Amino acid sequence: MARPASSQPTDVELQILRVLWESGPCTAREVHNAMAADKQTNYSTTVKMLSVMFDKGLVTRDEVAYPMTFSAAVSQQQTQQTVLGDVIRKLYDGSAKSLVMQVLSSQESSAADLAEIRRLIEQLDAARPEPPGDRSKKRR
Amino acid sequence: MARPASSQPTDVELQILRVLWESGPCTAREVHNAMAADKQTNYSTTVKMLSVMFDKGLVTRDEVAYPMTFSAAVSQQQTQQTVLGDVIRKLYDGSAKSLVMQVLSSQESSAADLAEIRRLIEQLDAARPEPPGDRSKKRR
DNA sequence: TCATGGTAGCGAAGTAATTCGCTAGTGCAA
DNA sequence: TTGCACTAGCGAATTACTTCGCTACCATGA
Repeated sequence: MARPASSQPTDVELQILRVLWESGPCTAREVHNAMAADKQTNYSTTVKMLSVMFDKGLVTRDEVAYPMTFSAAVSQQQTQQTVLGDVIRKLYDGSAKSLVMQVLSSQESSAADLAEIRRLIEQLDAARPEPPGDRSKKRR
Repeated sequence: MARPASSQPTDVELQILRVLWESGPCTAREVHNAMAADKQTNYSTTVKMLSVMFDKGLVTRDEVAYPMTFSAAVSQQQTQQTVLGDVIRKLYDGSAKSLVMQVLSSQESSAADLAEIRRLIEQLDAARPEPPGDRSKKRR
């Protein structure tokens, strides 16, 4: 009768990870100060969260240094990937395409952004290596 | 010393919403059966969740019908939008472009998908009302 | 040395989310 | 009418998450 632990970092954890991703190894104090702008919690809370995240394997510690420094144990890209994959599965029925189309339609992007995305697509198209078992009958 | 309520539907809530989005108005029993495949929880749990969601305003009830039927009070698109907006803000520094580029690069999309996306971009490009020299396009 | 100020750790408190058991109510069939 | 099966509701139990107070520890300057 309970709740399973979230497979993804929580909001507060994400906030801390963002600091570490951006700034690299930080002391608890530095992390706390970096978040002070958006969040007004006690320093103890930051320390505790870092401890919890260490137990979860989300951050590593350099215990030799004094004060101790913390680093992200998960990469930003990896985290983005898993979180987004989750969203796609849970809200877009597993279709990355649906998600992309909706983002492009709703969040208006600048012409430069669209051009860049278009370039990427062309690049992917060009690099497409004709997968085996491809149902679509394509002449090469 | 607590946690603020999540602004987004939780996983379980999302699961229920998906059933309602797909099937339209449902009795608690129908919702429960629809989820039985992925989830093995007691019928009571489903009823309780529907009650909680009703209190939160996530679903509406037709109390005249017997058994009562439930409908989603939030649209799928709206929910996708807010959840994704959250992800973009929290993980992509507010840049929808970054997100799109990463999805396209990582989740491999089929050639057909890419083509469709490309068509959409061209369409958006064409409809664009000429913003001269507008480089900054930061979403909030 | 030792007083001071910051750092690390621990456990308690409090909210949210999820699960279920139990009770009461409802409608149908015998 | 009565019994049966199902529906609706409630509150308790349990876990996760977040916050903070208190204590002990460390390093440095006086």
